Amino acid sequence: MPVKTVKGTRDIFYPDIEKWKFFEEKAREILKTYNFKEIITPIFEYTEVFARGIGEDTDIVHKEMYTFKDRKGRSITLRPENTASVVRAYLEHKMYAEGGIKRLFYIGPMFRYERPQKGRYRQFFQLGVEVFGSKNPFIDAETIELVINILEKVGLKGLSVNINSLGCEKCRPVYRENLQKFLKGIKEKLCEDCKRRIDTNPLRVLDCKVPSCKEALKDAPNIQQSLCEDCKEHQAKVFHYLETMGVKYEVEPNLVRGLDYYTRTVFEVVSDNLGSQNAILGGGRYDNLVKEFGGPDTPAFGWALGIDRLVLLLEDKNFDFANKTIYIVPAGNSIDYCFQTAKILRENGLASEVMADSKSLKKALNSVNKQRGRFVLIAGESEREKGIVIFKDMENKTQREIKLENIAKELKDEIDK
RNA sequence: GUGAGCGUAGCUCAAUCGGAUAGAGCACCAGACUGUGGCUCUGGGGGUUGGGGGUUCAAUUCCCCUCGCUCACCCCA
Repeated sequence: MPVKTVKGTRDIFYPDIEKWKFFEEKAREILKTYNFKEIITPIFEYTEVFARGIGEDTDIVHKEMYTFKDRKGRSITLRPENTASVVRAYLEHKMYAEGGIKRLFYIGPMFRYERPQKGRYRQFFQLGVEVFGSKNPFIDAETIELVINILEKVGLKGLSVNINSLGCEKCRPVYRENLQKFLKGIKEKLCEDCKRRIDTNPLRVLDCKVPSCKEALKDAPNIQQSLCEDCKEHQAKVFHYLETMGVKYEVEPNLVRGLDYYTRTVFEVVSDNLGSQNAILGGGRYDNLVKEFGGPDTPAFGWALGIDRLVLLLEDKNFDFANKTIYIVPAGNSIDYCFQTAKILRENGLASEVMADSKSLKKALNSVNKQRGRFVLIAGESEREKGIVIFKDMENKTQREIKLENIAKELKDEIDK
């Protein structure tokens, strides 16, 4: 094999692409009903956008980015996520100047240099939303309800919503310090990674999966009990709205996200059927990021969903992609007549394929069978002379003649039946 | 970055203790069947056994290196 896909990347095509499109169309439809507008940002940005946006000390920035120099020596990075880009765009185009709440969504490929495994690729696709300009807890709840709605509409089950609060710039530093103090006390019981994290990112220790660490953390200070009054009230309202919206959730005090910009609400949706890469989507509130980018103080909320993982869950669903293509079969020297027929169908929005290479009627029908085709038009020499085609329904094993001028109307009726 | 398992035809898999021209099913092509499908029968094409090196009279089989895939750690969507 002389050339092949780069490690961690893959081609997505029929029939898998059908699930992909199904999800995308459904999601777009629903997003529209919540008044979200699409934004397409560049696949690559100056490295600084991600370094500042995601946080210099995160694993993503530290060791997972595709970074390279362009021909003028500028440092460029393939986007590892899209929130930083959208924030950059929000500021670059001064969207805040319009006032009100801005609701944006994006869909497209992201890139991270990681060892591939089930549900994890180096090029993967995300659908995400960002809401700018409101610190109202209703936004947290409604934006979570939006994605739960999407998941339900595409028929996913067996998912759970975990939620937590990371506090704000007032109460988080206090908690962080208390946690650090606690961690130093049990340092000897922690794994090597966690020992390092005590200084770099103590909250991440809470999320460690090493059993001995979990055990040692049993009596760790709980962030839920360290929240300030404002954060407590915010969270209580988020919970209240979620309940009135009918969204079920679990409070998970150890839920910490891997990106530095989150404040207050963080959440994720996990599946039991994805192996170890079980997070299908995650997100939360980031009230300080826009300001840190040098913009006006603008609260925001967002989430990102892994489409590759979602499609993996769609695998077992029974998709009924009926083949509605009309296969037009020549007989004798009648390819011109076939094309003439196809043209009429296509002008009327019907899909058709001229079986130009078939060497006999028998082979053509055989070939249609293999493609799971149902509708056939035989447009041979004798049909041309009579100005008709023979319509054949392979499933019902019936056939009849149709005048050429009536085919669009009659076939539409047949297909809609 | 770390660990484990696996790489044989387009796909799923065989090949005895290291032994002869690497097989089968499905798929594909052709014929039986020259304007009416799924079946059946007959025949056919298709392989650098992932790549490289080593041991051996002999390697798909054993050893080393390398590449790839898969899963897990890590991280995250």
